[in-house]
Amino acid sequence: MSLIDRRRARTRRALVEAATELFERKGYEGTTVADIAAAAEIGTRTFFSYFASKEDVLFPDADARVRAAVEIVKNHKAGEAPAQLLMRAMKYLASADNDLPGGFAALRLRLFRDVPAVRGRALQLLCEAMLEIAKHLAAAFPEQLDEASAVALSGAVTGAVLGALYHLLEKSDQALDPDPVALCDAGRQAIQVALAPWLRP
Amino acid sequence: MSLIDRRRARTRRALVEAATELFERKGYEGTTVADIAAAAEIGTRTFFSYFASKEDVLFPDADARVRAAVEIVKNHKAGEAPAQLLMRAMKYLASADNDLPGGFAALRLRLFRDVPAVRGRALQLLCEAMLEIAKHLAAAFPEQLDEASAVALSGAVTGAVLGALYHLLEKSDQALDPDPVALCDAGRQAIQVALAPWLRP
DNA sequence: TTGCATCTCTGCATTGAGTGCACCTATGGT
DNA sequence: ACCATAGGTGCACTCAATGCAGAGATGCAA
Repeated sequence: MSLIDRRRARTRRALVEAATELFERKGYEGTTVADIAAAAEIGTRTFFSYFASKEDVLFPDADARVRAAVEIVKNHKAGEAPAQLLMRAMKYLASADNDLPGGFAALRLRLFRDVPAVRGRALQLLCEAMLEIAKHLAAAFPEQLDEASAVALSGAVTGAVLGALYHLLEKSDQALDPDPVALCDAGRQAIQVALAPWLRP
Repeated sequence: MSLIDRRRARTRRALVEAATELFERKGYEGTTVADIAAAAEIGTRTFFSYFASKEDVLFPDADARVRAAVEIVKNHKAGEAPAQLLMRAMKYLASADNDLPGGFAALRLRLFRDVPAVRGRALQLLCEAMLEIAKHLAAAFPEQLDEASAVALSGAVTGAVLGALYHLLEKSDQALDPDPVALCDAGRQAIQVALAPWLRP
């Protein structure tokens, strides 16, 4: 089990790295799944036993991230307001880029901006994450929040962050060569800006 | 021009109606673009000169709706608060189901819930609408809102509505036969629920 | 009416994502 | 050593989507 699992994890990482390199070099549309599989030295068919779609290779950490954010909600400090807790979870959700190849987050942002398919998948995952967090948020504050309010609140916070992110991406549209570091920092900063109004009460 | 335009509009409507009927009867995945085109009596290739993708046939009114919402923002009454104006625009955006075959909105909601591709496209369009509205909102309140705040605010309102919608869809998940009318009414009601907190200040 | 230009419709070929199936191989347990 | 199971792989297939080029209709001018 352990041996086989480690092998699978290694192949998975190889796929992500190969995809990163290829997307960087030949663009998203210019790279086929067959290319990625070949670069990672597996059969084309096997790619789809690691990732359900071509887009998903850009979100290899989605599950882990959501689980970590949920943990933050579950282990909330007593007396912390829902909105503040939500902000901490969202902040983690948007900034935890561990275990990923260098420049991966920046590449992903650029592809989010430029490739409709990537944007669609990202928004879908974001919504799922939002719902999952909302569910646990409602459980964490049974007195203050019913489920409907929790989802609406999570949606509002998520939407605000997303709006700020879009705004930053639009601005950097003019820079033909988007600086990876600046783009990532801006993403994190967007959270601060968007959530500021929520921290007052 | 007028003659040719009317012909195109008629074909377009025929496509939407054919797609509605086929999706209803054979499901989304069970219907091919060729089926839709054949039912509307045009060549398969021609379908893509009317809609850029299979999903887009489910959002034939997207442009008009966004334009109408933008008009609402542009013609805002003096003294109306940004959040209230935004609510009016969102309300219109989510409830204007004119010129569509009966049951179309309910079908769309069901497919949004069940088909990932439809969900992805819908979220994408929603984001675009949100950005467009935000741009004009910032223009309408140059004193109170800079562009970043406008986008964050629009994102928050949009997210809240979306969250409420998701919650309602989840609840109706248990009902195996979702009542179209109830589903649509619930969608409109969701807006009221989600936006209630924004109306107090 | 005739001719010319433009635009739409259409079929054909092609690419590439994604799936179902069947076979093979290797790993792990007995 | 043997067997059962699970992952890897090739093959064939479906379907969305695009590029291209030809056919046909339409509008305009002479």
